[in-house]
This record gives sequence, structure tokens and C-alpha cells, in this order.
Amino acid sequence: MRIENKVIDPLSPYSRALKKIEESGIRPTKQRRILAKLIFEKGDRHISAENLFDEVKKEDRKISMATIYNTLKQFTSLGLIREIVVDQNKSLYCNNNKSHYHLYIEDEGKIHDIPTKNINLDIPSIPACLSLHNIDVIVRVRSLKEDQKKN
Amino acid sequence: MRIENKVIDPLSPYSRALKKIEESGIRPTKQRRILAKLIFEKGDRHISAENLFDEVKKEDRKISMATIYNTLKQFTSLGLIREIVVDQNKSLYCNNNKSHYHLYIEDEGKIHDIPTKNINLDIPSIPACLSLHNIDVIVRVRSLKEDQKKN
DNA sequence: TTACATGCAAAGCATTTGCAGATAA
DNA sequence: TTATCTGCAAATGCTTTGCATGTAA
Repeated sequence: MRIENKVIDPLSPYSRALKKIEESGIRPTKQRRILAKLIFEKGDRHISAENLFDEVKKEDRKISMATIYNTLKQFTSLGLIREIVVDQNKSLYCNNNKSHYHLYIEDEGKIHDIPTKNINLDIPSIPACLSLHNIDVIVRVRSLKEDQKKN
Repeated sequence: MRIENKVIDPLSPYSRALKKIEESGIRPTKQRRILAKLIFEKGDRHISAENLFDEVKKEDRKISMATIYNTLKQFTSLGLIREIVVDQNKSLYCNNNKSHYHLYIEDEGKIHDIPTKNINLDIPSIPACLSLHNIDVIVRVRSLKEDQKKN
């Protein structure tokens, strides 16, 4: 699961995404290009469907929610983005396809990346009938203030 | 799945749960007792609200969904059970309050425990302003058959 | 030309809430 | 008695779907 790029990739994350879209056979439509641009041209971050909807609106354009959800799913299955489930009514996608884990600040709803190299994880071997898809590590924390309120 | 208790606890998980309910100040009502019994008297397992609803019905009783959801939340905040979010519309609760991680078979929707001792996890120290709540490790796998279908 | 994509509105579904009636202490 | 709890039904909020219209190749 550890990805270590030794080869230098000349493409920006956005160009790489577009390339992968074209290669995969799905059409690089206007909506998909707009969304890819928003997703991949702002550095590593975590995005929700609603975020994207709002960001499109800010540019005086409009893409329907249905299309945004469809696109997020397509991009996920192309491996361009990764879905993170932090709680049941919050689906976030991260545009960082490097292997990494997450720090989730529960009372703030904020999520941060933890580089894989900062966590040492040894998992036992998986039975032959199963193929590894992903390992999610979510370190759940609370800001101290919030924690004191509860106790 | 091996349980190695060094300290012998005279209480069953169910009795321990009841005790904690009483101590916490919430009333050990009929519904809460029925649910505690179902949750804690069947060995380690992962339960959904719907599972519980059905199990209550099988005993020719009835507890409303609202009460089941409320109770699961209360039990969670008492630390009796632990919520695991595997995907956005599937909330599972595990009745095993020992520290452990999860193996999730995505195409089957099944979840299994991985004892903590089988995973070596070193996380970096957490900033002083944050308090650690939990670490979720979900190893997501697919049964090989399903994986082959997709490729 | 035509297969694929989009967008709207409606549907779906797990979960939550408001509130009247019930119940534990 | 009275604070708390339960259960119903309605509301919520995210996500998905059906289908008519639009668009890329």
C-alpha cells in the first residue's frame, strides 16, 4: 500500500486527471473538466459534493448536484480521488492519491492528512481469497476545550 | 477471536452493561434492558439498528426505531459499544469494547475484528490542544471473485 | 447520428426530532 | 408526583434515480 514515486511526473495533477479520464473512455465533458480543475488545482484537500457545488456557483456557473455526485463516483472508481467516510452523513473525497492516513477533529468536522511515513502499520497477511483494496486509518481527536465541556 | 483475560471479571458483559447504565444515572427501562441483553449476550459481534429491531420482533416484542437509535447513541456515549462507520449509510456498532481494528469485506458488507496485537501502529504524538478519542483502522478488502468481475 | 452525459424533480433511505402519552423512582 | 423515557409520525439531509433533453465524437 505504500506508494513511493521514484519517477518524476511532468504532468500537473489536473493534467494527469484529464489524461486518465480520456484514457478510461469516459467523455471529458465540460462539467467533468470544470470539476477536475476545481478538484486538482488547489493543492491537497478534502472536498464534499456540496463544497464543489458552491465553488462552481462562485464562478458563475452551474452544475447540478446529480452530476457532481455522479462525477465524484466516477473519479473515485478511476482512482483519481479517494472517498473517506468520517461519519454517516459526511462523505469527503481527498484529491491526494498518495497513500496517507487521516486525522479527524470530531468537534470541528475538520480532517487533515497524516503522511503514511508517520505511521508504522503492520497488518497480518490477508487470506488468499481476499484482495486488499484500501487501509483506512482515522485518528479521531477532539479539541481539548470541547472535551472538557463533556466531562 | 481469542480472549485472554488476566483479571477474572465475575460479571457477564450484560451485567456489566446494566451496572454501568445504573451508575450513569439513566434509567434501566424495559427497552434498555431488552436491548442490552440482545447486544451483550451473544458474544462479540457487529450490530445495526435494523438488526436489533428485527431481533426484538423475533421475540414477539416491539421497540420503536426511534428508541433503538436513541439507545445505541446512549450506549455509545457510555462507552458500552463503539460505532463503526464503514460507509455513509451503514452504521454498525460493536459490542466488543476491547481495543481492536476491523476487516471489512466490501462486496459482502461483512465486518470482522482484528485484535490490536495483530497490528503494529505507531502514530506521531498529537498536539497538546487535542485529545485522542479513538483510532479507527479499517482494512478494506474484496472477495477475489468480485474483484475479478470488476477488472 | 447515436451513444453517452446532464439536469431536474422526485424518490429513497437511514437517522433525527417534536410532542403526547407512558413509566420509573 | 415528576422528571425522564418511549413511540409515533413527520421532518431532515444526503444521495440516487427516472427520464427528457443536450452534447461529444
